[in-house]
Amino acid sequence: MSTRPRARSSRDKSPPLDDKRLRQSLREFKAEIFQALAHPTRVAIVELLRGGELSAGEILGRLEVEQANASQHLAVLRAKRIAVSRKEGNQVFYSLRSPLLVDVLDIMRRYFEQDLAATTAMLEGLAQEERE
Amino acid sequence: MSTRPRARSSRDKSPPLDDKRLRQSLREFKAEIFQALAHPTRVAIVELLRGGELSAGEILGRLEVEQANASQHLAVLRAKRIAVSRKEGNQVFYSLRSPLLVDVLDIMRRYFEQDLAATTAMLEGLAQEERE
DNA sequence: TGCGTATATTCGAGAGGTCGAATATACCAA
DNA sequence: TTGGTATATTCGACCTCTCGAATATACGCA
Repeated sequence: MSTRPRARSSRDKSPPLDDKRLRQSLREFKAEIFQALAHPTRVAIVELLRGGELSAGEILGRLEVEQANASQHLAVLRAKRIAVSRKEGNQVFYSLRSPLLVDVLDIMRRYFEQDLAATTAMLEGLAQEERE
Repeated sequence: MSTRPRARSSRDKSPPLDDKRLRQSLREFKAEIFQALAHPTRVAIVELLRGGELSAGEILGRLEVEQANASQHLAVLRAKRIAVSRKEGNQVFYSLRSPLLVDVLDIMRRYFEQDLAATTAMLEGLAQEERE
């Protein structure tokens, strides 16, 4: 029934798939996903896509960035397989590959709201920058 | 009852706290948290802390990195207020400020497991690097 | 006081991310 | 074809991150 990795043949020098390595791969995977989300524009794109598929043009229309820049950010999300693209005629439609990341964003919003101190500090920081 | 922001005084030129700006602040906040988690060592630290408070030394003992490096990563988590520190005598104890981020990590694990294709591709990639 | 242990900070080099400008590619329509 | 629209890629400047080495700080104890 189980598909867990079998013992490796003994000619592999340093066992590549023991528990330790697997946990490390998982951490690297998580870090990569976090990194892919670590930009406000990419967060915005994922939020736009939670409502369903959108064309690159529609996404671009709702972001206040250059076309090339939006395309670069879309490329990052594609590379990490957070979003997938589908071509239709002249256009490219993007959608999220998994609803799980939307859950993550929702948790992040709760996290944001939960920490009133951080929130006010941040907003005051923003207001301050504004004044300078 | 409500504590939602009052209208700003009219001498603020560009209204800093309208809906649009608030949503943007939220996206920036999310991106900052993601960025803070966007390194395998910091993911590892957060995972270590899910079991409860640990001293910097204990954390260092379980990570295979230099002392200075671990301390730098702890500083990142502190700066973004993901972890908080408490001094006791000679030592500094770290703990997570909110259990929500642990939920995020759990979702990420499911996300990882869910995508078998990505997983095997990644592990094969790892195995390949190993052979080279 | 001075020493040892625990932890943090600073520094500089290298790697990697971000941006807009320019350019390339792909598709459709005339 | 030619031209237009939609999207992606490349380039180079700039900025940020990450690391280890060295150093600094803080505390407890003799």
